[in-house]
Amino acid sequence: MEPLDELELLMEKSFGEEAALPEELFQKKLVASFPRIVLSRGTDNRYLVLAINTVQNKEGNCEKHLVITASQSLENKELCILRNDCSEPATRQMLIGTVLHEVFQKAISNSFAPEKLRELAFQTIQEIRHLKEMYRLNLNQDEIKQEVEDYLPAFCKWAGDYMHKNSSTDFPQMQLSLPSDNNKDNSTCNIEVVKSVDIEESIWSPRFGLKGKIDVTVGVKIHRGCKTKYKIMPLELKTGKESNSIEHRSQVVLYTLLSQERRTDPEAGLLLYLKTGQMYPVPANHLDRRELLKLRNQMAFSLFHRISKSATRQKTQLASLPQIIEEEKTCKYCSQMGNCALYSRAVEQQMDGSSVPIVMLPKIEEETQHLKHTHLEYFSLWYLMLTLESQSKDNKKNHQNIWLMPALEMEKSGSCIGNLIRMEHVKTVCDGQYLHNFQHKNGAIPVTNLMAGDRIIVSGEERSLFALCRGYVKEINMTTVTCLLDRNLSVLPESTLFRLDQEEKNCDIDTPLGNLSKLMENTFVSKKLRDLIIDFREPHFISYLSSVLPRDAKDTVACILKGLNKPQRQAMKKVLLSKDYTLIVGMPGTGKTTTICTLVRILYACGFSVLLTSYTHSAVDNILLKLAKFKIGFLRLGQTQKVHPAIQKFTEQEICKSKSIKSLALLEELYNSQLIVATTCMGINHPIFSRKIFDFCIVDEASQISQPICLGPLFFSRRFVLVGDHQQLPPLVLNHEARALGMSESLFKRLEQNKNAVVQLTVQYRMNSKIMSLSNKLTYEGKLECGSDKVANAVINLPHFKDVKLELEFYADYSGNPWLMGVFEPSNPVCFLNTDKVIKIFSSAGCNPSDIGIIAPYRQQLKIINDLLAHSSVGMVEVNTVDKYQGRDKSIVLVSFVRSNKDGTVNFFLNLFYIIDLPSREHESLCHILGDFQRK
DNA sequence: ACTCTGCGGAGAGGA
Repeated sequence: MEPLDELELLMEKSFGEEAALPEELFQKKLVASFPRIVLSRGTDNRYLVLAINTVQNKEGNCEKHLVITASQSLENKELCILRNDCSEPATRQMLIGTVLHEVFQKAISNSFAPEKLRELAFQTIQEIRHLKEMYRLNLNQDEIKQEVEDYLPAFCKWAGDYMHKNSSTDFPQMQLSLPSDNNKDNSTCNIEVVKSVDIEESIWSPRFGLKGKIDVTVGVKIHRGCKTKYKIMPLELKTGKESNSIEHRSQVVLYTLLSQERRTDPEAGLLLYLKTGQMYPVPANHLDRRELLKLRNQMAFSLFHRISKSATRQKTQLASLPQIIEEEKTCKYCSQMGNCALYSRAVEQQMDGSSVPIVMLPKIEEETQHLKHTHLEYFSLWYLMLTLESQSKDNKKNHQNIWLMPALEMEKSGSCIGNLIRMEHVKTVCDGQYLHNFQHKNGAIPVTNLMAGDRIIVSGEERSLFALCRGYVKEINMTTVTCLLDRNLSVLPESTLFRLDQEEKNCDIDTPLGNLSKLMENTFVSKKLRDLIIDFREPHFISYLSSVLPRDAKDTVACILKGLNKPQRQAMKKVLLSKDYTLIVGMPGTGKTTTICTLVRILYACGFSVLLTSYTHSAVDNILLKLAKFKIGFLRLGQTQKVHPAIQKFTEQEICKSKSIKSLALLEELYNSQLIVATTCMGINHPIFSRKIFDFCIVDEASQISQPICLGPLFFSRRFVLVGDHQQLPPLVLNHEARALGMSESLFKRLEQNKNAVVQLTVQYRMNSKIMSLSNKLTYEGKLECGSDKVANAVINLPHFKDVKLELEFYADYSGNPWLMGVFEPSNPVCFLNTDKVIKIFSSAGCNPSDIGIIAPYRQQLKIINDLLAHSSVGMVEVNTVDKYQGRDKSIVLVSFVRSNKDGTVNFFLNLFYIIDLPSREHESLCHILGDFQRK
């Protein structure tokens, strides 16, 4: 309990309205609901809650503010603040459930002895992924430990009851008749759990259209009279209330269907409640299975028909979700209530002939009353575009092939390798990561597209071993494929033949939809973003730097500013003065990365916390590589696989390993000690973001990110800076209709119409004046300028230029190829030409091969060029697609074009190609150039 | 058709 202080008084306005209901009404309500209730303060305190308000505190966490009173007259109001009320979707019980599952699973293949159980429990709660969840939920490690330990005696009891006994009648009696038994009179039997066959068995069943993971697969003996039946069946663990409910039992029935992919029908499963050690048998009757599959099919049908085409106007629109159920109670506790109401209001209620149960209307209205019409429209438009786009991606997939096509046939497409045998031992990297080596049955591994880092699905060649596990390729050479898999396959016979299939790209619709949903929430942060982004509220700026710059940071900041050019300095100032957002237009070669790095240094010097994000890992790391030189500590989050080697030591994984972090306190210390946190804009599901709020969020490559993705990191900061260049390619959108509806408009572009939020970086250091003039005239309205005379006049340095020139003149090469002369003439920076032999000549003229870059539009073409180079004398020339070059510099860049089809046309994609200067994705500029070129 | 980047996941409980 706290008295109303200044800050809270500020909030009083908002809850004042709710509390302003006539006092008598409250009095009546009070009397009606609690006729003889005594309100009192002190030890036996009993208060009446007059109003509840959810607010966001300074740390960005949710607090519930209750206006309460202990006086019958309701006069003396007090404020009660409920803190650490963590978000519902991830709860304490879920975490405890996960931990207990793991402990039990370890115990069943180890031992249920009390001391062993305690050891396993202790180990498990020290694992970093569980510590991270505890951090997310703001829990106390000791409390969790205690709560886990409270379950252990029941574990022991269960093992004592069901495992290892002398005679079959010592096992507990149960009522279970299997569908195949056919005798209903004797359902009594004794159940013995013989062994654990598998843990977390992962099964995909195309036949039933289901997939799932089975907690424990157990070998069970069913003793009935003198007969004994052996069955391998699913055992489902539950840590919550011992409900033996229809939901729990249905889950087990579904597992009996999954099991049929691997072995004969178990006909039944087991349901074990770990709180008590009580176990229930669940027979899988045909009719139950049939009903469950019917439900599955209904669900699948509506997921498949998320979009409909209206017959009259030929317009695509979102379809209705299955009818809302008319049960307020069920909805009350549903985690999807908000989304459900939002979709109903924004989409379904806008359609002709839509019907919403009348009882649910007030609830839907209440959930969405904070949203304006513009917000609902933004939501439904983006929901439609995202759905269209994800369906386009879905159509490109042909995942059926992986179970319908034999590996030998699939290999032709290059996305599969079959006939593999597991070699030697499996190395356990950590829980859930196992290193496997595979070799081909006949020696060499066939030609394949599979590369290190690719996600894969591992199956046995036999159909019954389909989709055993997943993981990714760690290394691949002529003879061996090394993979990191989520399950240990050494339980299977050595002779098992495996196949690896490239996993279809997971077209992520969840992250953007989640962000979109969050944007519609009734919170302070979301409201602000809605104002700025949807309603185009003008961004505000403060007037004087003195109010943001701490006195003791002034010198440092001034010193850093000295190294910048004019537009860069303006950018720094603008950001510091911003209360909402700033957009930095980074034209090609203007030192975007340096500018961002400097910005971070300044913010750091001022003591601001910064969230640094970008679209790609490489762009994030490019900034961090520069930042590391200035001794600024940072924390790099995200997939370690993709993190730059020099940045690895700053990743959470590495730090946790080197500091051997095994307690929540140490983890909290790590998270709290870092002012700068860096990750991709997709990597925002990290626990740190549910507890921290940053002063600034910087998003690099912002003109390439679609709005709902770019939104993600913005929720975790007070203001944001988008860095990009809308003249470069917009976000990639495959679906034509989605593009036509505006899906390729980035947040950067949308907000750019607020001119006062924009600063342009115009001084460039990459191109000499001739190269620059191309993009300057065609795209940048002459705004670009060279950073110095040195930049303006820079030409390629070829120390052996004269020798090569002589050589060319001497041999027939030159007379046969007169154009070659022009190519390596340093004063000739831009040429269109045939590119045979060029690299060799540049190389022999003294150009370092690593200063040469080759770009080609097609992957296969890159492969061929790479192979040719590998067999030639010139090494270390980098060959890549445009996108991979990511705004880096090379002294010489060769672009290889190709056209190899019968009608000799250049396709749409190739029409968008660019040459000279190589910031990422400047295809559009090329379009201008080529157009211009052809006209001339 | 081709080009592209990000993502652990199915299930942990609740009523």
